[in-house]
Amino acid sequence: MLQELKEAYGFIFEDELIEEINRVGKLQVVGAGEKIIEIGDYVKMMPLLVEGAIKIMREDKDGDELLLYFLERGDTCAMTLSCCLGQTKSEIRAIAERDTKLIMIPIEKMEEWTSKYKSWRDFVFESYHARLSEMLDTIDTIAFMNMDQRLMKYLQDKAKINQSEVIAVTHQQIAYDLHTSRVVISRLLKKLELDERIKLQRNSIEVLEL
Amino acid sequence: MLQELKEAYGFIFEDELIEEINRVGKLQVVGAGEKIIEIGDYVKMMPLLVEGAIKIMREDKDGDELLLYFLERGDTCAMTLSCCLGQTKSEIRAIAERDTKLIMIPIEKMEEWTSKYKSWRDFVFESYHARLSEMLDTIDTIAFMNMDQRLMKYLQDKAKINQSEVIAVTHQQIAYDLHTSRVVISRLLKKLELDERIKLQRNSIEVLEL
DNA sequence: GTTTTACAGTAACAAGGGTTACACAGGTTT
DNA sequence: AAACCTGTGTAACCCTTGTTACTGTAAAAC
Repeated sequence: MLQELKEAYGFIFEDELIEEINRVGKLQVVGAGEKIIEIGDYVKMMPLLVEGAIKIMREDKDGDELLLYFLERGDTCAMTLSCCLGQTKSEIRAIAERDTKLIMIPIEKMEEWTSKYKSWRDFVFESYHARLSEMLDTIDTIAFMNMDQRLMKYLQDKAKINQSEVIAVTHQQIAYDLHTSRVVISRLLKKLELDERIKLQRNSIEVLEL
Repeated sequence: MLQELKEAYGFIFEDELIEEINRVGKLQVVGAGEKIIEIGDYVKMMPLLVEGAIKIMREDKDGDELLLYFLERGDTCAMTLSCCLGQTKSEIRAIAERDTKLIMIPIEKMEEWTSKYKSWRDFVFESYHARLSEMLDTIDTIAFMNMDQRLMKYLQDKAKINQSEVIAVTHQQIAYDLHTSRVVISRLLKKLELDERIKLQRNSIEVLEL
């Protein structure tokens, strides 16, 4: 675990903090597609992402869903962070986008490290900053872009996070992530294929434009 | 200034911190409608809102605008906070919704107080938490609600923040805030009036349902 | 091999909301 | 009073997106 920790966080945290994380953190391995946090959960551990990728989803009372953003190695979930500190329920759902390794930190350490390590404070603030930026980006996307642009952006983001220009996904899954219907997605995908920006296969899409 | 500070923040910060804020902070009075922060500004001071209300707007490259949320007494702008720490440009615009008093804190104090005062740390984290929640709320609104629902929510929020069920606003201004066109707003307002949920006058709207 | 099931393509139609154009009403300026 | 400006009401039209329905097809289950 120590090795992975150093790779993902070594250039941020001082050795002393890395060792402390190594001591108190619990490694958790999650398979692609598995749920990590559900809406309404009380969060008692703070996750540090050391490998893989996670997608963060929003859902309202009627069950309508929307993808908010992806997290990568070196990221943490600011929402969770927020929940830990505020002792409130999670407002989002986290799902492993691919096989993922997390280090879970008990929240008691949060307060301790925040006063003890400047690098930890900076990391927490930086995380909040990054997440606010992602949220702004999400808002821009749904407020200012049409569905065809959103779809293309989605495919590109997903290709990037999975480090492959071929992404394994059905039209229905895309529809859930973008909060629209399967028919709409199929229609727009076909148009993107005609424009030679993607190639369609059953259960997968090749993104030609990254 | 000390009196106002205590009223707005006395129950959060210890006396020592209040006094320090009083010493280093600069009081700034802003009239309704005046701009406080513009997109692209480098932010060198962090504002604490002691009186009034501020609206936070997002704008993309094409000049399309969208209201994100309002801030009230006791709030601070987490975006600004974020900018201060990251030394990046502002991604939002802040405009006084009504006459407003701010106390501006030089950013050097941020780092100092963060390690020195637990109440300050908690305040900063709590601010981030509150702003993330507002952003989620904004996303819910634009992703899951129709324009008529968004409009009614807007009118209610605006009535609340201005502490009056009669709000002074033109249809065009509403259209800018909700990122739609004046005609659409006029159409929907008329429908809301027929449903007896609001009353329309020239340059103002009375909200009957709060 | 046949039957199911999940996925994808497509047409036809409905609804929401954006656009253009024009009329009119209240104030303000001259 | 006449001219002007700003804000509002409304019709007609169009585009994007959502909905329903039906077809075909690949893969999996039987």
